[in-house]
Amino acid sequence: MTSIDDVARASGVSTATVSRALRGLPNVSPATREAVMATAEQLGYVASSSASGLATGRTLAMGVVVPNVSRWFYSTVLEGIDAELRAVGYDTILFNLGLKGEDRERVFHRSILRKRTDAVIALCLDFTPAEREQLASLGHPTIVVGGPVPGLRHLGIDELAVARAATEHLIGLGHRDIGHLAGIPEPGLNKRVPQRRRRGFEVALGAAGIAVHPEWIEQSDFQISAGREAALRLLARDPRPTALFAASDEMAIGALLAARELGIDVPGKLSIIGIDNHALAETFGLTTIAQDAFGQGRRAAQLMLAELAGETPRPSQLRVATTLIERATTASP
Amino acid sequence: MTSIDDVARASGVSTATVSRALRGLPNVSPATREAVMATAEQLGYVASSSASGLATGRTLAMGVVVPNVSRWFYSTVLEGIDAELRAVGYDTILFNLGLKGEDRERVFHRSILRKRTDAVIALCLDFTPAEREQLASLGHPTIVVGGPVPGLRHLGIDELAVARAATEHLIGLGHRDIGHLAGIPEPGLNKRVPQRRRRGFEVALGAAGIAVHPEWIEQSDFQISAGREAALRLLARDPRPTALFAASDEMAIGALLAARELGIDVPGKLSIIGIDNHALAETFGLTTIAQDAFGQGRRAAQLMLAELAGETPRPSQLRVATTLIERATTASP
DNA sequence: TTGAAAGCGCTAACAT
DNA sequence: ATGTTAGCGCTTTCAA
Repeated sequence: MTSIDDVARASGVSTATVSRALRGLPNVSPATREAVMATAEQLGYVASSSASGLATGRTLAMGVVVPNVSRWFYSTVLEGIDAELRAVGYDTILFNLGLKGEDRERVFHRSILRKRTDAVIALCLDFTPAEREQLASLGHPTIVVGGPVPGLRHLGIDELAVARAATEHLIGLGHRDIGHLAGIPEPGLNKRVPQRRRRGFEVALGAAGIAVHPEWIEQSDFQISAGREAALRLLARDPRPTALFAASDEMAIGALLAARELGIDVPGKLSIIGIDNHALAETFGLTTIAQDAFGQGRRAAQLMLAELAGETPRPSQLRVATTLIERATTASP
Repeated sequence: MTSIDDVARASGVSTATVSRALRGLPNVSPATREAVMATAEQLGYVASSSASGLATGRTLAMGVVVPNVSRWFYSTVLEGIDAELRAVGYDTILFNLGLKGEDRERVFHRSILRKRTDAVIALCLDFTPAEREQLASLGHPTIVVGGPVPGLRHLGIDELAVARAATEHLIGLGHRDIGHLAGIPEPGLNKRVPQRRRRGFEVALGAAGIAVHPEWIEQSDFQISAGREAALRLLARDPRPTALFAASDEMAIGALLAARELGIDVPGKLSIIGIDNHALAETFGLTTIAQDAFGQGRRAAQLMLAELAGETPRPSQLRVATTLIERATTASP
């Protein structure tokens, strides 16, 4: 493993000069810099991250804590984060908690988050008070993406407003019999997201003077399969609603599948709207309220980077914009 | 930031003893160990990974290079890897290349893979000769999961045999008019996977004395949307096949959607089989050849860990098992 | 069983 | 513009 000394010796300068030259610091003559870079290249030298990390106190790595990596929102945010970090030479260290949360203890119990990362981005998780405190006391920048957590900085959409806008789109179309495919609190995941989306639904109905029919609300997790099953239950009711607001696009797609199976024409007999603009939304012609998950990842990474660069922390609750995308699953009743 | 010295001082022993006690090394009296552990816990001490990395030459981190993290196979393998690593205290450092591969240069050009990880797992990527050489010369254990790469160690299914088995399932059911939704070579991704799956299809037909109809083969990427479009094109032909072998479950699901849109009964008028046992396969009642992506991730991680522990490297091509899962999308013509 | 001390490879003052 | 040198926090001989 070639070290900085090898490069210094080979190019006839001191290690300090090599260090300066390679990192693009000032006070190195162009000729020297070029020579050093050439020998470094030739020797295949790369600085040891352990050594420079020890010397500088910086690891050039960001911890990203995710509940899992197979759902659209999480994987997309993760890609946004990684893209941003990669561009500035930062590494992404993944902490995949797993939905069951067996490893949470290991991750949080003052273990790995510490000393290996310069900052931490957490996705849409539910934290115990102890975990929250540990995150806060980490001493380095932290942000949560996707679901507000009291006491921690946060970046995400306005869950309640988005749910309300989706419901109002349906109401605007003339629907008054509206059902809701609600999210269910999942262990380890932020419970506020399903709660607020449901609340937004209820608020929209209330504001329009429409009564909430509890029998037209079904709960499931945010995925296609569960959404389909919930919709199957809901649509079996008589009477059934003329429109459905699903708490996520995946659930909406599940509802679409259920409607097809039951021979219910969409949007003829049933309108469906979701939230996300999932990768499959376009394929299914789904009307939805789009949120930019990739952009949220980038944005969160940028914020952390800026803080690490010495910028003073910005306001603690950042709201990102959403847009209604009308496609083919909503129409007047 | 509490250091080992703080712990040593607080517990009245030397740093060496603290180090030994905390890492579970022998030659520490039970009483001392307990005392050290208690003060460490109380002080919230965690060893700096930079410092121990520098001292030992081990980073306790594994590099995982993925083309992206939003497709089922990749995200699932990644979760398997992370689960295994987490259990032994290793960290996962993610290198998300992005399909467009803009960042490949940065990752590979003797940069970050080096000195930050003890081993590297790469997923199903296509490497340039230069990249391959860099991986091989990294000096630490390396393995590729998901698509064989000449000159690198590999773990995965037997692509050709699996495709053949899927096709033979269709033939066994009595089909002779069989089409294929083939994968397309995607930039940066291993081209052998779509190629071999197509070859397996052709071999199976050949062995059964059935002619290949080129007009019944359509190409697309491995995803649902593209699979649906390819199936739409293919099923528009007259005559059309009575069965379809899709190179992936996502494509098969796309075909299922296409068939529904065209009013073609599955499996009455059209049988469909895929490969993977994707999370959605069950929801769609899809017959498929299952591969255990999570298990492959675990396995790959285990192999790397074993080698790091000094075990001699195992044979270089590891095949993992697959199983046919008959569900509701295949039947006799 | 425990401690002293020499590094691991790099960075950052401080000199020159 | 370049060199010298003292750490960064830990592990690991080697002694005791």
